[in-house]
Amino acid sequence: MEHGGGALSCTGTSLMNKSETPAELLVRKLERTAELSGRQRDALGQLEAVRVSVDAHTDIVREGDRPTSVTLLLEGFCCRYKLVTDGKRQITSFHIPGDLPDLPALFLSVADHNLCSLVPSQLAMIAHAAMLSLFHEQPRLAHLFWRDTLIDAAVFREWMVGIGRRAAFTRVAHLFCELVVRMQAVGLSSDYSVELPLTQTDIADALGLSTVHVNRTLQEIRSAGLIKLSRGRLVVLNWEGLCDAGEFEQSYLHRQRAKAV
Amino acid sequence: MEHGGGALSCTGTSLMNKSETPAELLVRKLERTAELSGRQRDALGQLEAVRVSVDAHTDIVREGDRPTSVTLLLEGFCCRYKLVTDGKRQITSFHIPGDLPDLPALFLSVADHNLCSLVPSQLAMIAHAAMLSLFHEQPRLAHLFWRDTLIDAAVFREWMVGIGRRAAFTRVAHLFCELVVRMQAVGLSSDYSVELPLTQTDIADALGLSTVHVNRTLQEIRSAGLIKLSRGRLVVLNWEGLCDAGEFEQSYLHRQRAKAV
DNA sequence: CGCCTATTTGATCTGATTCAAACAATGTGG
DNA sequence: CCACATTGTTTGAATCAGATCAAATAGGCG
Repeated sequence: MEHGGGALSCTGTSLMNKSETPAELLVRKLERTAELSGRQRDALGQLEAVRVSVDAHTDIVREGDRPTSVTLLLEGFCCRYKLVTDGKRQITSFHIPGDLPDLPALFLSVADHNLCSLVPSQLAMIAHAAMLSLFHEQPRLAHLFWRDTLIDAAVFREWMVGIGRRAAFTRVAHLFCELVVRMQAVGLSSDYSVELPLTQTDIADALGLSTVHVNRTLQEIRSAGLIKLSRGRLVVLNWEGLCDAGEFEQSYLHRQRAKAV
Repeated sequence: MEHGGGALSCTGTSLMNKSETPAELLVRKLERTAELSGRQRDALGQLEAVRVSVDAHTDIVREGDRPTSVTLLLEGFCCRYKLVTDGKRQITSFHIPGDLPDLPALFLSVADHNLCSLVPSQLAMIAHAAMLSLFHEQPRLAHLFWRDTLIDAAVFREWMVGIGRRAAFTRVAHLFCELVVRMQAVGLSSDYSVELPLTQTDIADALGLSTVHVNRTLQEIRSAGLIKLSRGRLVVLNWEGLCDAGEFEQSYLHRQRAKAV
């Protein structure tokens, strides 16, 4: 599926100033939750990154791979997923610009899941060696990236709760809440409207549902007056209502400031 | 539920030599996946830990808490869980001796889930400050603990796949495989028999099933000749068969040696 | 226009839940 | 040491949320 090239760039507030380097993006990202010293900023600034463009629906990392660099998503939308023997797919996370979806591979050499673009995306590849020497120089930065992977895990836990214990309606609403909050945090939406390049099958595979049931559930959510969703754009009509419906409590996203360490 | 006091200590191979300190346990744990230098061992050896005993079914950390120390499970069995508005529970992980179930709180100040003992357990509490200064002294140790939290996350992903995309029978079999492998790794089972202090309700809440259905599924697994399970003891009668039934591929546990960093 | 992919609708089926009650095991206090 | 309370397991029956199968419709693109 093509979602009208450059889907994410037409939200008005684009994440990246076109002149910004990947390193600058990382600085900006980390500074959302922690103060950086000048030294730390400098060290980040010296990170070398290779820019890569990928088409939509392209595997960036495959299960079994041994990546040698970390992927920073600059622009676009990705997901991680696993396949089950009978061909079923479970999406374990969605990723938006500023995310480092395969940071875990820095310490877990063999990837245990796939990483794939959902729309044409811009990546920055940073060599593992460069990351490790950055951490060597500035151990505190390691802690900030570590924190990032911990938030990742917190999101996994929350998804598990949804898949295991919440009804379809709630699950879908919850997912939308999460994505809106995360996208707002990186400036991909000021109002409650986001570019969301997900097919109903993607949503189904993320929430452990069938496509047909997602379709019906979306109709319910729409007719409850909570959202509009069409052609890759999600508009939340009633934020409070959607949060209630989704039992959405954003504390698990740990958006508050990190402890000073 | 009491499962006959000291359930885990009667497996013959107990994890802890009674004389072993928590720090020594950590050394042993980390050395399963990485080489430690003498300095690193020393630094770990100087960690101060407070031993704590807790009864069965006691919350050790609650959602919303701001723990100031990290819990090392010395003996016993714990789980992390979240509650949903209507009272449903989702268990997100089980923990065995050697695990540090609330290590994430070191960088995520507010706990987003509960940690609770399933049997009477022995804990060692290590102050966050002590962990941080350990990492300051020996940054490489931070990477090893980081790796540990990444494996945690890998397990979450695998559970998500199970809950979202596998049938009940497969899910239960998979859980048993995982627990057996993990317990073997820490010496809590040499054969394919483990002390497993889980009620059917616990299993249900971990797998996103109802207790009744778990009961029926267990009967199926038993009558397929794969396991025996009663009074807190799981005996695998056909390991190959159980792995097949559970579609269990242990790569996600990342038991292979860490990259030298 | 025609192809391909996504969405939608309808009909049917089923794995799993829920409710309710009996049964078994373990622990407790008199 | 037994009676009772508590907690966990098992069984049966009814129901349902969500899956599956199949086919029609709608959008976007070359």
